[in-house]
Amino acid sequence: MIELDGFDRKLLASVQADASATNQEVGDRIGLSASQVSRRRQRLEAAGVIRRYRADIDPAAVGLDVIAFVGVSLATHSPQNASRFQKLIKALPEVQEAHMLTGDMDYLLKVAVPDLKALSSLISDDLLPHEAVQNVKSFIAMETLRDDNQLPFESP
Amino acid sequence: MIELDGFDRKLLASVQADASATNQEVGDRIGLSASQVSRRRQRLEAAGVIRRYRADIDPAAVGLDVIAFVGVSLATHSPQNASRFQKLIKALPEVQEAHMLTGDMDYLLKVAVPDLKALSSLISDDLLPHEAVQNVKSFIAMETLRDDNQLPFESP
DNA sequence: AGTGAAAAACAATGGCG
DNA sequence: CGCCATTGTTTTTCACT
Repeated sequence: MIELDGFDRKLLASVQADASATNQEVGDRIGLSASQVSRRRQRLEAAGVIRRYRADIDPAAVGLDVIAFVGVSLATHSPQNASRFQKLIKALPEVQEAHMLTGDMDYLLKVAVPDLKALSSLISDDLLPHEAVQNVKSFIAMETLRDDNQLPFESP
Repeated sequence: MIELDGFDRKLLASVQADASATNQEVGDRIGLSASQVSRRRQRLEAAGVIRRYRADIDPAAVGLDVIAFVGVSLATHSPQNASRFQKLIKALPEVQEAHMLTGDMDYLLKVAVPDLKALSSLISDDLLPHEAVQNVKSFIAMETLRDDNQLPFESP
């Protein structure tokens, strides 16, 4: 695990909110020169703290009007079952997030699809037929209040 | 709603996966010249299809070892209640996503915190004391299989 | 660890086919 | 829409604290 000082944390907070800012702008914001921002940024990229840069796209603008969460329970909890299921969800393009959970649901998926028909077909044609899957429960997002996925940075 | 052709879709798929690629590199990938990539990109940004650019940071690298989902039920469903609650979750830095749902849970929050103590304190000190909140149910992510938040782009 | 200035790479426009 | 040339920015490296 890499050591992060106050500048690193401010830098990370800045670029996770807006990666289109130039090193000069970031530097002005956090009190550092552009060259230092560049050097620190490279270090954080190499260390894997910054995993990648992405464009955040409005789902509705590309025809993806349904965001839903799908809770999945597996039939049995054998390692083979789990790995087969994990392979499946890594291959499904509609899946935006997939987490293995504590509690009564085994997995929680966040999916983006054009309409309810597509959600229904994802569940009926892709998830339920899979041997490892016992049952699924879906929750449709009527409204997304936040989806910025911003991590909080402690003050120290 | 803006019209998107095949090039736009390919461009979006490319920059959502990797926004650090130069226009030249994106152009090579999707079969377009750098200048055209630049023009189309500006159009997509202006239209709000590309909402922003962000750095994707590894939560564990900055000490956020617990990712959890918190389902929240509101006490009553008055508009005042809902708006007070929405204000609260927009102000909480630990919240990465917040969705209003169909089904038995009213809201689903995705949160990132340093440890279980912080999760417990978020629930006990911030969520439960709020007048609008009836009860919460939390699910801890033991393992995150995917969190790329990549939207699928249809082939046409 | 930091700055500032020079060199190299890139983005953004405009004109033309 | 490709190609090319131009201009202004931006990143990166280097010399120097």
